[in-house]
Amino acid sequence: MNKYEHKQIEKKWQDIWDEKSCFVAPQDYTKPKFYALVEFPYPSGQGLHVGHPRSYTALDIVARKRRMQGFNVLYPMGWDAFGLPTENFAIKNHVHPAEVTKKNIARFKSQLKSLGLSFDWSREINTTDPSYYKWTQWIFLQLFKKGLAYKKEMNVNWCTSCKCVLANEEVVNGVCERCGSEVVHKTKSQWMLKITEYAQRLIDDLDEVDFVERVKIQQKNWIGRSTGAEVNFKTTTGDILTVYTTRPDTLFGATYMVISPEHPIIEEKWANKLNNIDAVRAYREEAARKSDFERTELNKDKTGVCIDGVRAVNPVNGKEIPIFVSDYVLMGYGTGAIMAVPAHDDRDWEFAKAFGCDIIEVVSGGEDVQKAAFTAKDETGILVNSEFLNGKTVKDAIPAMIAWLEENGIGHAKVQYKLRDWVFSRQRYWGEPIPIVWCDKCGWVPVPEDQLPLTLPNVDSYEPTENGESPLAKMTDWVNTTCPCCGGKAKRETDTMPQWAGSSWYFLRYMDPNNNNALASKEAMEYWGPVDWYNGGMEHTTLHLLYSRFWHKFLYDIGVVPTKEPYAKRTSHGMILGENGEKMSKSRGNVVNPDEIVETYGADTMRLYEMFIGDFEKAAPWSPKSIKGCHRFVERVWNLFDKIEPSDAYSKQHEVLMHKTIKKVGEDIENLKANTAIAAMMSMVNDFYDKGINRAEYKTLLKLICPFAPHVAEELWSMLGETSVLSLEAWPEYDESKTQESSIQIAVQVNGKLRATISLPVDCEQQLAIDTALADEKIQKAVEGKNIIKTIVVKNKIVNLVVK
RNA sequence: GCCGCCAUGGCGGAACUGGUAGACGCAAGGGACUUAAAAUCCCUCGGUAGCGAUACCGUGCCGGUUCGAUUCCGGCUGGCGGCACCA
Repeated sequence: MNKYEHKQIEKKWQDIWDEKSCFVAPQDYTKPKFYALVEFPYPSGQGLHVGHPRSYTALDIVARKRRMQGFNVLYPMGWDAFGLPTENFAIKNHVHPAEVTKKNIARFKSQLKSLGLSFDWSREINTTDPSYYKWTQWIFLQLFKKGLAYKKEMNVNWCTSCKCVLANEEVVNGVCERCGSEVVHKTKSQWMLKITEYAQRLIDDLDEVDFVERVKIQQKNWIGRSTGAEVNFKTTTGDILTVYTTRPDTLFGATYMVISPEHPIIEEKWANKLNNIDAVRAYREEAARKSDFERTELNKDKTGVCIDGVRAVNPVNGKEIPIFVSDYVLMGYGTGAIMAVPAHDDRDWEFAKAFGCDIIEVVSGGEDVQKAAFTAKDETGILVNSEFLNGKTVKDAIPAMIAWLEENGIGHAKVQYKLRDWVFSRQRYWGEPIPIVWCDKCGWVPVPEDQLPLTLPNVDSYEPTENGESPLAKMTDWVNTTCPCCGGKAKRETDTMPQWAGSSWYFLRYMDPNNNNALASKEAMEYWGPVDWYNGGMEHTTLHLLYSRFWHKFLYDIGVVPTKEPYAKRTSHGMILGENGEKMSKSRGNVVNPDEIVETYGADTMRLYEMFIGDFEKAAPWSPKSIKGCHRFVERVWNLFDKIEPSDAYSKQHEVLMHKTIKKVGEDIENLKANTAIAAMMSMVNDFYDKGINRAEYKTLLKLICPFAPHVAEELWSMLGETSVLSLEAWPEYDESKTQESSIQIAVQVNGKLRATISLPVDCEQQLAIDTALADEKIQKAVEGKNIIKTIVVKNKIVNLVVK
């Protein structure tokens, strides 16, 4: 028999699959469907990383199995190709970003093809293709028309190196997520999307989908719902200062108030009433000058200024209390003002200690509140010094106080979210143009839908400007236009959309990728939607995954898509780390190039190793040595070919093994446990080396291996004389009643310690189990001279004798 | 600080709803084949004691529940990820 030559075999079968369009999902809407999705990559200049195939192979295995089970399977791939690295490369090397993108895509595509992934390449999409971003722009216009896209002058995160605005989600520890440079605050007019309007539904509908729990938790935490009350405090000037609190029960303990340095009431109402307005303004300017990074770095020591000239009145007891300005109160959350209860809040306590404010205990049950704040919200605390709340638990006092506030018109229950609206503008070239025009007469006017796509014009230079304008602003020919509304002079919006725009709806486009009249046809969306199984990285939980759920819900509301949620199931893979256990990165020098593995061992070995490396959901270090084990397995399957006996039925000795393994492999694939599925197949092959194998057994083995190592499986299948394409053959069936041997080894314990193993018929009577156990020599020795006071028999598992 | 996850041989990792810990693979050691090496095939492989049958110990640490705990509960220690002055 021939030697195993992976290069020839893999090329051969990839060509055959292509020629026969084996993985093209037909527009046959009568068969049961299965839509498997993996996150489409950003085609970077570095090419594929070994991390990419982990996700792709895992769902490829599921897709291949489902295809063999008769499903109409859609497993598509495309390119999320707008983005900064491409633009920066273009600037540096004086090439058009579209050229760079084209080249990178070609490289990625050939790399993906070399892995034998069963993508339907006829549905390939590219977010930078005008026929694609036409619909990204169209969705934006719908958001605009419904008032969910709006322009706002606001304090934004500005990356000093990218020269670009960042969304809150893109700022990590006060630095730019992408380049690590300092992020400062800047006031700019920005397009915003009202994701906050969907906050509650984004939480509630998580109950309807099958997402791994950590994804749900992380999304809920990010949205950050809290319940409490808004309370109005009167001030000595007669103005009302509204606060939000989650602890209305502690209102009797509010001994001062704090407002954010940027609170508008200072300049609007109090500018000429404060004796120390200069000090307040100086403090505000100092706070504004700090970057996010500095502000969080310095968050240990509380700073602030007491307002001189206005005081507030605690509405529950009429006491006058001071008002402070401090940067520990944020303008972007709640009302930008708080009531401070130092006895029961750590931050207020620290501030009170620094500024000598009163600390009054209103919840008993903790230590001395002069020494530390008592913040427990459970039943341990009982209200004191709080008139009508005295004696109540915190849990009961909260609704009681809210009821009292509502009765007296002082306040009301309120739900707050940490989630903020999505900053949607980017001052860069390589993104979707925002299809809006500014007209001095008509304001912001949408580009008429029949004029979409609004294509990106060619510019001479992609450099962002120092003043923070998009490179498009320099294109006066393009910028100057006429108002679609009144026909007068108008200017185009020059900001572009963020990278997250194109990926927020791409899964819909795969359903019907060439449609020029809609983002996808109704029939296609009704058949294919929702995505049955979506796998991707945890790093996208609060970005892409949340954004795309938001867009989908919006599209559902306007009747474009038929389901509330885009993805029925979401799983998440762990990262592949370098050999040293650290994250793979160029700077650490531990990056593994998948091409080398494919070259040396072949795609089948690569695929097996990516799956065998460990628990799919956990991070795992790359190990070049372990790859050999997977390669040996492939060769052992290959060499087994010479040992095949001619028989068309499973041999008696292997019958249970066959049925058991079919069951195990099938279940493991569905549970993303390809690692143990491979282990089971390795065991099976070991057994065949021991005891021989026949044709029927070999055929089943090849079918089981096919989703994991499809090329070698196809080649061996054809070597058997079969003329069909194995990838389209039927998945093997098993018989539950034949998955167990008729007799079984069970453990016999004495006082919970293993003392012997005995062989018993499956599901045998308890008494027989006990008798057999007692008849065992070792057991007799172990219980000799002792009284058996109890026997525990667990069917097919153990017999435990309790002796004294 | 808050939320979530994790801790098992020399290594990656198995172990169903509490029931024979260490499947499968890597590395290592031994053997066969070979002039030799590679490859392949076979055997051993948690620790201690013993020639051996076997005994005792062993799933980060301390304690609990149970006939029985890697698995459940309480308290620690260490690591990873997310959020972070969110009122």
